[in-house]
Parts: sequence; C-alpha cells; structure tokens
Amino acid sequence: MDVSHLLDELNDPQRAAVTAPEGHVLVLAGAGSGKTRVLVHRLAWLIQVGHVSPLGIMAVTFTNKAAGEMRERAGKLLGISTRPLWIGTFHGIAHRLLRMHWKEARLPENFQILDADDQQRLLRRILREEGYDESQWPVRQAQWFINGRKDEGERAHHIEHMDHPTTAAWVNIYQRYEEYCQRGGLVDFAELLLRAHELWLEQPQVLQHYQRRVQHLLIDEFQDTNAIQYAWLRMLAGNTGQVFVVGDDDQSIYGWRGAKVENVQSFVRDFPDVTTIKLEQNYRSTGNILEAANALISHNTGRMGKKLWTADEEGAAIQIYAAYNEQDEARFVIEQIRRWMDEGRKAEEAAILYRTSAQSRLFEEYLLRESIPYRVYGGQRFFERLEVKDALAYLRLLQNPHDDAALERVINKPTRAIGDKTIAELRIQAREAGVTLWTAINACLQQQKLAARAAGAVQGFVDLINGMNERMKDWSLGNQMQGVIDDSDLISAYDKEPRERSETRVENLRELVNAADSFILPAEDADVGMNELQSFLSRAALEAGETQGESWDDCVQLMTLHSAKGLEFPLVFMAGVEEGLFPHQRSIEEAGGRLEEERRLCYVGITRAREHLVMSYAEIRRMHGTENYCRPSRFINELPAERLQEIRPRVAQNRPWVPASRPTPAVARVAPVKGQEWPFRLGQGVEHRKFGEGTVLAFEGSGEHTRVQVNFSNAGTKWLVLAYANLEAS
DNA sequence: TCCATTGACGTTTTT
DNA sequence: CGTCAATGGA
Repeated sequence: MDVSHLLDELNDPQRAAVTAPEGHVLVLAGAGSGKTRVLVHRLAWLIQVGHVSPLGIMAVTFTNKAAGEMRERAGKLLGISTRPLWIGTFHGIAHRLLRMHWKEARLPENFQILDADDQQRLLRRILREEGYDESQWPVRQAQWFINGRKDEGERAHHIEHMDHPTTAAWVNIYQRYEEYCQRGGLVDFAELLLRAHELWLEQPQVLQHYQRRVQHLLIDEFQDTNAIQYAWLRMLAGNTGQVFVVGDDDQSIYGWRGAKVENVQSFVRDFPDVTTIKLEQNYRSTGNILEAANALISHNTGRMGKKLWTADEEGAAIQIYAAYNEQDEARFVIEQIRRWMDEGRKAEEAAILYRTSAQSRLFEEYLLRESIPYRVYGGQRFFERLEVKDALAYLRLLQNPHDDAALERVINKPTRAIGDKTIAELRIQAREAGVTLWTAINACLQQQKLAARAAGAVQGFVDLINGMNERMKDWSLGNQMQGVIDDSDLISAYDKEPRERSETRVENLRELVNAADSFILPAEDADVGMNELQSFLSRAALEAGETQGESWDDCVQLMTLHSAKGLEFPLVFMAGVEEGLFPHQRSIEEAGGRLEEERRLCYVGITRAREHLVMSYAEIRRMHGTENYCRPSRFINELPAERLQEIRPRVAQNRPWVPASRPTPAVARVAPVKGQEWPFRLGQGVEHRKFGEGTVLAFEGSGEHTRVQVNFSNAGTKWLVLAYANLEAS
C-alpha cells in the first residue's frame, strides 16, 4: 500500500514520531510544531501500515473540539468511516464506560451528570443543612476541596488528618455530598473519572477486557492530565497497551485545576523504554517571536528542554507600549487594529489577549465606540443558561424523579406557593429518613405531615411531574421538551424580568426545543443502551455547547490567555503585562511553582502570534476603584532587548503604523518612566488658551524640544511643544 | 412574594 | 469601580 500521503510534508522528527516502532512514545511538541498532525498521522499509520484494527485504538483529548477535529482529520486521511475509532475526551470516554458498566460501577442505570453549577447548588444545600456558616465555609471552597480530592483519586474515607478540625469539616461535607449523589444517581465531572478508575480497580474482568481490546492509546495535551487520569491510563495500558502521548511541558497552564506537569516526566519513568521525540520546528511564528518565547521560557527550571526555531524570516520586532493608564492602553490597541484594518487586513486576524476576563470590558467599550466588530470568548454557554437549565431540569425529573438537584431547581419555578419553609421541612424529612426528596415528598403527603396549604401545593407539583411522565412517556424528544415547558408554565417564571431579558429567555427555550427536535440519538450512545433523552441530557452536560449562539463573521477576537491556548492569530495584543496583574499577584505570593506557570502562560500568549506581537502595560491602572502605580511585568524584562521595539506615543499618534517587513532596529530596553524635570505630572489637569481643559498623557524629548501629549476634553488628544504651548496647571 | 437597596468581593475554566 | 448575591421593607 502506498503510504506516502502519511509521510509527505512531514519533517524528520514528525516522521519519526508517526512511524515509531513498537513501544511507548513521548512526543514533546512545541507550540505550532504540528502536534495534531502528528497525532492524526500516527493514528492513520497504525491502521494502514501497522494493520491495527480501528477497534484497538483509543484516542483521548481534553476538549470536545479537539476530539471532533481529530476525528474529522483522521476520516479525511483514512478515507474510511471513523465510527469504530474510539476518539473522545477523558470525560466522554469515562461516561461511556459507566453507561456500559453501570452495574459494576454501582450506579443506577439512569444516572445523571451534574455540571459545576448543579454541584454548587447541591453543596450549598448540604452546607446549610449541616449548619455551616457560609461565610466561614464558602461553597466555592467546598467545591474546590471535593473536586481536588477526587482529582487525586481520594474518597472521603481515604482522607487522613482528620485530627485537623478544618479538614474534618470538609471531609464531613464531602461525605454528605457523596451520600446525596449516590442516592440520587448523580455524578459530577470529577466523579466520572474517579468511578471509571474504580471500575478498573474493582472489576478486574472488565479491566482485562479493555486491556485486551485497546492495543494503542493516543493522548493529546498530556501535560494537562491530572492524577486520576494518569492512573486510569496506566491501568488501561497494563503491560501490553502501547501509549503514544503528545504534550508540551512549557504549555502547562492548568496546574491550579489539578493538572500535573510532572506526569510528563513520570511517563518516562513509569513506562518501560519510552522513545522521546522533540518537535521544535515551528510553522507559525516569525523568528523574533520565537526568540522572545525561547528567552522567556528559559527562565523556568526543571524543563524537559526545547528550543523553537523557524525556517522563516525574523519578521517584525515585538512592540512594547507603555500606556499611561488602562484607558490609554485600550485606546492604543484599538487604534492599531483600526490601522491594521485600514491596510486591508481582517478584523478576525487580530486578537486581544489578557490575564483576567474583567479586562475585556474597556476594550469592548473602545471597539464599540469605533464600531469595530468583536467577539469575546468564554462566558456563558448555551446549555448553561439559567432558563435552559430550568427546562432541562424538568426533563431530568422525567428521566429520574430522584434527581434532587433537578427537583430543587424547579419545585417552585414558576412559583407555585411552595415556600422556603415547606422545602426546608421536606429536606429535614428526607435527611432523617436517608431518602431522596422525591421519596420524602411522597411519604409526607401520604402521612399528611404537611400543613394543608403546603400539602396542596406540593401535591400539585407531584401531580405535574407524574402527569408529564405518564402522558409524555412515548413522545419524541422534541415534543417532550416542548411539553415540559408548556405543562410547567416555566415561561411565566420570567414574566417579571425586564422585557428584553425575558424575551431572550423565551427565545433560548425555543432554540432548546429546536435542538431537542433535531437531535438524533448518536449510534455510539445507542450502542451503550442509552435512550434519546438520556443521551441528550448527557451531551448537554458534557458538551455545554458553543459559547456564543451566532458566530460573527469578521470580528476582533477577545479572550483570556488561558482560552487562547491552541489558537493562532497574525496580530496579537497582549494587554496588561504588569507586575501584579501578569504575573498575577496571587501567583507571586503563592509558592509551589505558580510563578513558573504564569511564565508558561506568557509563553503560550507569545506563541499565539504569527506576524506581529504587541505587548502593553499601563503605568497607572484603576482596579477595584483605586489607582495603582504599576511596574512593567518581569516577563518583559526577560525578553531579549534586541527583539523589542518600544513604541512611543508619538509614533502611535502621528505616523501610520506600518507592520515592519524587515527587522526593526532595537530600541533600548523598556524602563519605567521616572519623574523627570517636567513641569507637569502625568495625569495632571492643564488648561490651554485655545483647546481648553485637558489631561497630561505623556512627555517626549528634552530641553526646548520637549513635547507634551494632552487629552483635551473638547479638542481631543494633541501633541504640543511645551515651550510654545503655554499650558497652565488647572 | 417582589423589587430595590445594600454589601461583599475581585485569577485563570473545561469537562 | 462594577458585579452579583443576599437582605429587608412594602
């Protein structure tokens, strides 16, 4: 068979990885070095050259997007159906295993997935029930504790240090939470992985079956695996499975979420005879950008060691803009984007990256003002919307009325006169009897434990759910969806909201019915015995959907540095590169390699840029209502000075900014502007005879040539020669 | 039960 | 400063 299509266009290390003989392989793939291509070609190589059955391959990614992309590209390359290939996220694969082996995993057949929001609500309820003061025992921290333990593979009863009162309290909450979930058949994200691991541990025959079947494991973004994922993987590989992992220790930015970079090193230690291949040739960025990235990341310790290089040109210098304040920064960035567009480039080629999501606001304001279309990544996703989750909760109750999380969500939505007191009473009953709310409700009604009025209201809810269940049992999913929305009168719950708000909600519900209507039970879900409803609900939780309903055509891209991972743009702005913001203060203070992770985040940001990279920092930044004097980030000082070009406001103001096509001569290293012998302070109010009142933004030059930039409230921003301007302090 | 005001809080987020 | 959730009066 001719396999040249698998190897053509690959460089030597890529080819070595794709064609690696028997055994485990670690591919250290630098940013933009073609890692997805290697992964997909390896997969195709195994099938077409190694004659491995598609059933014997499992490919694991972290996001649904990555999984989808891999499946698509593999399909194109192989020219066969990718159905038998097991490609998915860790969570998706774990979920599938649990559906198939629900009995062995000690789960009810109709178990439901809790998303982060469901989990938080359930925990809040438990904290209240157990009498914890929520200011001292914050829900978020409980969530963090439990998920953290689960990520490490620990159950409540595994945890030591119970002599420590704080730990004991968290463990108690963890334990209660476990009980609720088990009773209601609820499984959170971390639980999916933990259960899948326990399935291996407790059911050797199941493990053996999969060990025999899965001959080849391909893992993407290996530096992002956590302890439980690694353990699961190791067990599945056993002594016979061959593991091919791709990752980049320099791009590990999710340590705070339990990811363990150390797994990259552990892999070489734990698996015998690992072949390590480095992909260092970069096909994305210019030489200057790569040199800056290399220099920055070399400040980290304990790296596996990689040096990116390119066959392409040096390109433009990296530009550093010292903004007077965050307003000036936003103004500058948007102005540069305008120039970019004026030169005929597209808005979508430009990205603004920042450390914290709150930073997007100002940029949005300026973009709006300039009528430049933009899109902010992140934020609420379709299946996470309040009204969508409300409607889904009714659907969940149809599937399983013992789903306490769903029941609590909608028992009084819309209001049906079931007040807090009644619900509290029901919770007590449920807790004392150790049963679900649904069971407790029915028991209370039967034994007439509730006051007459409350009983009537609760009975109404029970009848509603039972009625829906009976009538809609055999309906199509779309009709069920519409049915529960109609019968529950859910929409009336949004009546009192501002009109615009409630209209969007109704629109989203219509969209949800559409989604349910056009949902086709995927074959792989049918294969594991799921019905349409189960499959729909699981997918709603596991793939919460696009962040934004409609994707704009040609928009400037705004996102946090974290969400930029894996993407690339011709023009990248990295904003707010200041000590305290990036690296973030919390990371500076916290020990444990947090600072190195911030540096990796910066490395990720730099390597997103293809042609132009502009970093900016503000000298004064208003945060939480107070003005902060900032120093440029240490990361800027770690970049090679000869690759940098400092942008002075004058350049930004008067001369069209032409992206340099040849190396730009280096300018001195950026230093914070010190107070000099200028007659005004930066930010000081001044008055001009003709232009009126304004604010000093910047100075330039010295002696009689000293120029001053003033932002006049009526005349806009102007550069004036200080000697002639006759400015007066106001 | 509802709306308005007050108060606390402020890093990153996918599954 | 701006957001979101909790609280409290009508």
